[in-house]
Amino acid sequence: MEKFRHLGIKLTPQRLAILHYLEGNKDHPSAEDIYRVLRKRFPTMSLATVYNALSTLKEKGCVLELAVDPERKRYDPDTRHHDHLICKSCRRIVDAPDAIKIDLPESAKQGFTIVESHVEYYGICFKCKTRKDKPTKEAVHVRRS
Amino acid sequence: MEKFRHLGIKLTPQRLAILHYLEGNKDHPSAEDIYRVLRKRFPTMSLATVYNALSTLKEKGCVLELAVDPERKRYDPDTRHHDHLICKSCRRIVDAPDAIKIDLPESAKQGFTIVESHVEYYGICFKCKTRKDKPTKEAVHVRRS
DNA sequence: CTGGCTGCAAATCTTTTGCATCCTG
DNA sequence: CAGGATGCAAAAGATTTGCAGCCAG
Repeated sequence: MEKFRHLGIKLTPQRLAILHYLEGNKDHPSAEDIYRVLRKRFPTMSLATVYNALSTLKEKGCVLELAVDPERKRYDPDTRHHDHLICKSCRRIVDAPDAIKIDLPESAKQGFTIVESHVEYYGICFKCKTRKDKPTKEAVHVRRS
Repeated sequence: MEKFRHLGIKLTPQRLAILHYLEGNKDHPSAEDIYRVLRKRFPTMSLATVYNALSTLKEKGCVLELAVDPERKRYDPDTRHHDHLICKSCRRIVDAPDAIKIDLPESAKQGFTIVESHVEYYGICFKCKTRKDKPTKEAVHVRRS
């Protein structure tokens, strides 16, 4: 709690809950993911508050908004520079260490001043490899009624 | 036209228009972008058709769906492996050549079998640098009425 | 105390889907 | 001629916004 005192924003119970949930979280959750979990403990919390809080926390530099999942925004509490491994089958996203400092030859920069870079490694995760009958993302949505 | 014959899909005027619009296009347009342009020439074309066609073309490997803009899907007709430069100010996305073959040390792969990788270089483009009063993305939406 | 939050509902935006009709192969 | 594609409208998701009341600083 102390460590957030300097942010210059009000530390409401909802925001603290979100910060605590994200702290050390390696799942790159979406707003909905966070909401689903926190609602159990804060039954009155609204999804809009989660979105608003994440937006503020992003502005304050407390979380990163990842453009890694085309379907929804994902949030990452680890604001240090690092890369990501993305499973093409189950869409799981795990952290990867910062690879070699890659830089583009000047001729390829086309006038850009590059500030940072991010590498996405696409592949198949261990779990999906061992399941021969590729359950994948689709399986998640299959609901036997 | 001949070169699409092998796709195993019906080549309707709408699909051909999309394919031709994308051919050599370096703007990484969204479905809406494509729709806005093509509607002029095909006033009856519907946005749903653009989405459906893009989805089919993606499955056939004719276009890539980029997860580079958190707000919307972007499409890239260049299916060869390449990276992207993204302007943090105006959100422009331009192609970057495939940098060094980056691979992760085995220990960092966490059981993943990596199939491909994609580098996003974030920075400020030439246009945004020269405009000192950073017009940026916002400026696009400013409409003098 | 007071302005910045919250919760709720409604609005907005992006993308998908159902269905009748159409037209490519 | 038949099945896949289109157009339209409506649905489904994701995210934002307006507003009245609340509470952290």
